[in-house]
Amino acid sequence: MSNCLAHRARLNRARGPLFLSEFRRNRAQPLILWAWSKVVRRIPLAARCSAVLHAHHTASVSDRSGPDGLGTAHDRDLRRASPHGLDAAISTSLGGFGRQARPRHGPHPRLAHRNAHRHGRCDRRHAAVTARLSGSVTADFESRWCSALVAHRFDTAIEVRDEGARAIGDLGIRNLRRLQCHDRSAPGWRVIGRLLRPLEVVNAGLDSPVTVHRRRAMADAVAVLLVRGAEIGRTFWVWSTEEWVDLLDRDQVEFRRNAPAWAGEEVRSYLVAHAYLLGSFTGFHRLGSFQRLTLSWRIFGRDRVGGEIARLRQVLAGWGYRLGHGDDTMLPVVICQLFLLNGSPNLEDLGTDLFERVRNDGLLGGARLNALHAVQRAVTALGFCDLPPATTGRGTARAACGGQIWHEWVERCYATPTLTPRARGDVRSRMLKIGRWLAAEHPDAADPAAWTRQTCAARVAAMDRMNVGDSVHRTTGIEDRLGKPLQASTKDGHLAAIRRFFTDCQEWDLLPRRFDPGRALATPRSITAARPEPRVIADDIWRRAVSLRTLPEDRHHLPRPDHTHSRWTEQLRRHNAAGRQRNHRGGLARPRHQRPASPSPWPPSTPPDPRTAPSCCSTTSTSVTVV
DNA sequence: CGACCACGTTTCTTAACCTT
DNA sequence: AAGGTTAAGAAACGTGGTCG
Repeated sequence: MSNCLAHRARLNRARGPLFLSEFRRNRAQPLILWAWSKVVRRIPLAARCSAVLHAHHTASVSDRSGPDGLGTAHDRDLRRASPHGLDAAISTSLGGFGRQARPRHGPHPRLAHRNAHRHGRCDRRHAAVTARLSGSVTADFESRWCSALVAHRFDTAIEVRDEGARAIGDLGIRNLRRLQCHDRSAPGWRVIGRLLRPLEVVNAGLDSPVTVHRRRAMADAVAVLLVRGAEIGRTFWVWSTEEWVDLLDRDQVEFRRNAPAWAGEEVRSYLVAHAYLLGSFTGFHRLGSFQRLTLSWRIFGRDRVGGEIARLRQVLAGWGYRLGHGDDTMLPVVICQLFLLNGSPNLEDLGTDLFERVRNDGLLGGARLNALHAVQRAVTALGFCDLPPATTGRGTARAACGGQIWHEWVERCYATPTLTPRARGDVRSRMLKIGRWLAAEHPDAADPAAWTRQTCAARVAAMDRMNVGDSVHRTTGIEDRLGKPLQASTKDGHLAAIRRFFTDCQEWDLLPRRFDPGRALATPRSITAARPEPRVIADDIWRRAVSLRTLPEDRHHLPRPDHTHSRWTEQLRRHNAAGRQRNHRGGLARPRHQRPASPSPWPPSTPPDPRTAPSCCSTTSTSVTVV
């Protein structure tokens, strides 16, 4: 470090950045970003590693020849698209075409699309490209998964040349399948060697213990890909998603119907692995039912996948999720889909954007979306992404308040458990509605601490003019009543909530006692005059209600229940008897003076005469005032 | 080598129940 | 009422054995 500082002092003694340029054009000036990129590239060179940047290392600027003699980067085909799109023709195998490289992307390089190199130095269709990347894999990545393809050079030319197609035809199916009696010395093998090698590397890299059946399935998968390449004239490096789906089909049955007769259904799963590793294919949701867990095992390794699933299960099991149990089968489906889409079997790489993409693009459906929710929660708990949205779009958001101050007071009151949760919720709901109304109509009263008796009077009077739908959080279920005056009971309920709120806050000394909430916020007579609101009650309902409230000594005044009500009234009778016993045991027997002084003849044994009944009575049913 | 079959596992769909 | 969780059963899939 001292040598570094001494060297800097020789260049420029002025204060500023530590590293300065030694180039003659801007000698002793701070290094610019472009120059820094060259410095970074010197590091692997100095370490005798491959000059090719690891695919994770996004180029900060476009490579070009320059005065430092570094020249153009080893091969532009290997670079991911830069953040600025300078290398837009280059892409990643797993991040999708045209997407910027992310740390979670696998380090496997490939051509971005068929038009890659359209600005190239020459026609590259026939050129052998790419380079080995093994030396670029740092120690950081050694414990992480990377494609087996990374350690090899491949000719990724787009076109299947005429001689290649001819060789595939000459070899014939029997040779291409490499059955026991195939001709290993046939000249066609040398011609299609560039196509065969990556397929062989993929097969060799799969974590799938070789058995007779598997070996045959893998060999047949290679044959299918070679034949298909010859048919369409382009190599698997550049097949589109549609072309892969066309090959893999929507499900096993359709594959069996469309694939060559000699290719068994077991071949399909190996073709998916090739599609993923060679063709950037991630349209798994278009392949119908297939075993994502098996595919993930083969590609990422059984131990690695199993370890990550177990890690996630541990979190979920701690929360009591069924998904956390070892016998659950939903979690592997979801997590393997995420690993495959992400190009990484590491939970650390699961970002919030991936979960959003899966939801938005419908990459998982049905109950798997619910498991996705749980997985995202668990990954969040592990510290790798953000929490999932509170709902997936169907739920009702928690009500909010118009003003921050009012909202804080309401939540503070709600958090103090002097009422049952249901009652506190009711008060909260009404107070939030009042808060929205105050914020819109009376912002001067948005702070409860500033309320006086005069404020109370003004607000109570104004509240009398509220209509249905005013300041509500949602209008579901009240569409047909919007704009109509609130019922008196509703207004009274709102005022009761405010009374309760100020009473509690004053009792807890949270607010100064400037007024008596019971008096200042009393429901005005203009509202109480509208109550009680008579309601028409059918005879049988009325009879049940009275039965519940009637003491044994009053029972002879009740009309004799008919047989249709016998069971019902008997249950009520038992209920009343049990309640009385409880009250007697607890010393809570109803005082005698609270009972009716004289047995009321109500209800009448005969329906009232409509002509003499009160005006509020229905002409068809008995009407009473419920208090 | 090809075909068939059996079996265990995985995936998908549906619905009930629970929570907000 | 909308949305999340769980369970169950059917269907699909993957694997391996066997036989001609």
